[in-house]
Amino acid sequence: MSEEVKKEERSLNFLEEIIEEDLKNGRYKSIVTRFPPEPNGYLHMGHATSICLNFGLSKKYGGYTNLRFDDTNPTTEEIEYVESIKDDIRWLGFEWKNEHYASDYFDQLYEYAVTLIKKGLAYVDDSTSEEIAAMKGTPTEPGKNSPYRDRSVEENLNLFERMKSGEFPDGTHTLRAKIDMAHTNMLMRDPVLYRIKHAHHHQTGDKWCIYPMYDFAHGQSDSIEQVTHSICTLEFVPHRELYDWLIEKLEIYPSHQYEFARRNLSYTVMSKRKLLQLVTERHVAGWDDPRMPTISAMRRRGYTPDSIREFCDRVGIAKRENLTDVGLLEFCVREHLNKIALRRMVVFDPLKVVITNYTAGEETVVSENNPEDPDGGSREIPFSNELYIEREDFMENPPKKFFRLAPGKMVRLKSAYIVQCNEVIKDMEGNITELRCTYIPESRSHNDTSGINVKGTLHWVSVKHAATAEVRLYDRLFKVEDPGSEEGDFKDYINPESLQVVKAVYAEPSLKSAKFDERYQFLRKGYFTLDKDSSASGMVFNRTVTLKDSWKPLASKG
RNA sequence: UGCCUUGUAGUAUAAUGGUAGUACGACAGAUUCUGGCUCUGUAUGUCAGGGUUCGAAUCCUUGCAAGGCAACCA
Repeated sequence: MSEEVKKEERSLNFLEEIIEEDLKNGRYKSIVTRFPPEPNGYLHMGHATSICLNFGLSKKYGGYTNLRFDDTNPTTEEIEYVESIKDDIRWLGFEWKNEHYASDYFDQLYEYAVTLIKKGLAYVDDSTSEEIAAMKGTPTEPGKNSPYRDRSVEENLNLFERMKSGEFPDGTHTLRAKIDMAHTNMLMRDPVLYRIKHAHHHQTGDKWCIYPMYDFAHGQSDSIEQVTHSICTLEFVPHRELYDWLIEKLEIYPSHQYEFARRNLSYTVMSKRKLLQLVTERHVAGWDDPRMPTISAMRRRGYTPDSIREFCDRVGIAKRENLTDVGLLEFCVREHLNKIALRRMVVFDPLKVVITNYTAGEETVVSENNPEDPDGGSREIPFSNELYIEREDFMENPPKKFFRLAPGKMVRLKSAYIVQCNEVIKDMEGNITELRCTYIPESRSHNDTSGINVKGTLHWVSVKHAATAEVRLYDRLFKVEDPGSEEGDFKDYINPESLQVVKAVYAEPSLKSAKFDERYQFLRKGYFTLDKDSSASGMVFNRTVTLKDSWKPLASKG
């Protein structure tokens, strides 16, 4: 209820304002958006923003969203990416209305080109790409007309037909729009519409040897699908003039393009080129290496789709350049995981504790699965006189506000007893090897009559019941906020400690039945999920994100 | 030395001529059988100058800064 109110009161972003205005004055009855990935790479956090935006808008305003693959360049695109892209969108929790390919429209697009030629608005140019570039001018100087610019309609029609039929080799001819070589917008200086590529296409096979350029495919595809709001990133702002020009000259359904600023995240890179470099140069293990900002990597790392959607929602959209603090993403991940993760105790760096006055041998204690979830149930944990605690939870000479174990001090062992440290055992080099403690029998959890209050509560596992597992601790991939803007190569700023592997941690036995779709909070350590590298011979857990740590005296965790 | 975008706390985003808000982060405190969660509080902002107006983050103007534009990529 209160959440409803909150949502209604939330102010609109500039696209929502435009849409509400369009709806209000009857320009559209409902809206159609599209998500138009090029199948030449994996989806990343930037795409997630666009997905949440496009699908979110159509959902909010009662329309629908198409998935359309922008597959106009067969030499760089592959079918493999089509499937991964669809998986990622579904995983994020969205469903498209229609699945389209720009290549579905190649016949129609060809007809549009013919229309333009007939109107005297397009011509076949025999210039090489170098010549075209040379004649283009510069942002401050006008370009020059191509010598082929004034061919007759008949000649253009004939040549374009022969381009299509495969008569010419790659690069010998292009179809160009006839606009204005002195235009202040470089994109309006007779942009190339079609080029010859004798290449096999993953959707159309060998049917075509000419392929439309982005500008002659995207807007037209939007129009064919009657997309009302075609939302893209800021770098396409100059393309809008051409987008509108083509729609106007072709006299087709007037889709409109709107641009927002792409989402940049701190401590990572987002460009396909850089991401590819990280993979091919083996700085990461692959596209789904949990340190990558790709959707598949975030999924593997244990991020939930809910948390990514929440992040996109909170961060909002606008038109200015931004570098969003990855801390906000981490906050959203923690916020969701806190609600759903099962609590488990796992000791990473064991220090043995012997409870000298515990004579029962062993017993079972009960602990809640999730204090945030009253219906989460509980589990049983074996307790015995030989335990492991975290080595960093003991200090021989503790500073003032150290709430953990120290000689003579007492702590609560989570869901079990209060213990007091009586003796510190060391080896010949002076390393602490074992702690001798006594427990307070009346302090048993849920039934504590001891009257003793302790400040610290530690996680622990019983030595002889412990299960072992490998744990992979991930941190930010880069040491600096914006690797792309630093001096030199962005790869110089890779965080050498972005992955730390702990080969054997000691886990409470209930984790032996850990499942892949389950999220865990290892008490006081962070959120974890089972990695796909797990096998019968051993479990591997990924740390999704740490717990927030506000302990200052010792901690220097960022 | 052209054209197009954009400038609001550290970050992101509101305020659409009428009290500069919110979230994350930071800091301080309360609570706690997780130094988590939760709760309370504090600090920090309109790029700059000029103009219009009773009143300007908002309108005008001049600067400044950042980003984009010269692929047969998308």
